[in-house]
Amino acid sequence: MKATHNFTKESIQEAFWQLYCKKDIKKITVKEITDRAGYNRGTFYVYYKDVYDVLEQIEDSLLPDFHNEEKMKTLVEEGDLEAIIEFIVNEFNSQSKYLSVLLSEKGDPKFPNRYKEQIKPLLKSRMELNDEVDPLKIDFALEFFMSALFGALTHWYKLGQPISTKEFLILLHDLFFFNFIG
Amino acid sequence: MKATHNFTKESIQEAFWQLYCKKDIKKITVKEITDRAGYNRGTFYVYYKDVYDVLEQIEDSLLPDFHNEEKMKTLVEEGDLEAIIEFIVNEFNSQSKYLSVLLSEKGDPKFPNRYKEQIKPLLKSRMELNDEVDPLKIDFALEFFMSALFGALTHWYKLGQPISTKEFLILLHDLFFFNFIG
DNA sequence: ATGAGAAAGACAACATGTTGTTGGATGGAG
DNA sequence: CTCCATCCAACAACATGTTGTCTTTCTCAT
Repeated sequence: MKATHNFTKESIQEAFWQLYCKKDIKKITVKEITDRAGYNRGTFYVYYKDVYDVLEQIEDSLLPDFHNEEKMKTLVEEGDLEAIIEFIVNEFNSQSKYLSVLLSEKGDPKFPNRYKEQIKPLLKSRMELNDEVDPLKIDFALEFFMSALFGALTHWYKLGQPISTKEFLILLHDLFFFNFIG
Repeated sequence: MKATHNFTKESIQEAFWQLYCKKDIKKITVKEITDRAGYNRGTFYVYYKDVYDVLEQIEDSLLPDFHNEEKMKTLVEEGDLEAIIEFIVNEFNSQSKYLSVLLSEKGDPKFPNRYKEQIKPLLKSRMELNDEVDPLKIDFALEFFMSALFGALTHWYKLGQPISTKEFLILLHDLFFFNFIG
């Protein structure tokens, strides 16, 4: 047919996503995807390496691109932890079409880790400024708190966001600055 | 040949594990496994559903079985958070053959989550005793701190345990009870 | 004890499905 | 007209999951 490069690729991506919402990625075949998208199976390989590559490229597009995101840059430099967390939560909310699935039970547990790794170096450079602390401990602290943040964030999505963003941010504040367990 | 039930199954599991240590599970075939184990490909299906089933069964055997573990039960009832954490860390250390791979970069990101989910209900029942707190908040707090714990634990393994268990436990204590970031 | 029948272990062979790659057809932009 | 990107049909190679069969081991009634 006619169809520009991007249109075909996007059709394939959309067909993949429909399937991914319904079934385990391990059981999704190239044929299934292209049948649904209305293209020949061979066409798939023009745009993607394999089935997993589609998911990876979707995830890539969801990861924050800090080189272009001025907001995040200045946030990190000025350095208000609360504000940084709020920014991340808002980033998530703006992409909930994909994230509500990716973060669900049957989603991709690698994704939150990838996101985390993207953010860690930024926060790290900030923490290393007011130094005196063992760099190894900084790494552990970063991992500790980022895991906590993304754990809560993922949990929030898993439950279908039973509280508002504002309430969730307050909850996060309580968790970061006051120890419930004791 | 002869060979008892368990011997064959264990051979297949061992062959799988050798491959899993070296390559992505997506690229491991049944034939590869049984060639290495010295059995017919069909024999694989007597014991396992597919390649992923082998990993799942290995992971199952690594998860704590609290019905049989008296220690953990009493720990949770008596309820010293430090002691509980120490117990979990020791459980991990006693299975490092598998965990050092499962928790590595190329391991299975689902595994820490499964472990977490196994432990959460125990801690939850304990937290619900001294009540007054919103049950939803308890869930989030649990998820928050368990994610933090497993994040740090995983990080420790990823770095090849650059500090001793004792040092690591002290570090965890600092992280749980004193906020580094501020 | 022992021999018949049941169960378990392993395998070869098969039909079917999936993959990744070629080489060629089509059609629109320049 | 002729590139060039896009798309497809066909193929070889490989993977999957199932079946039927053969041999060995178990068991239990006599």
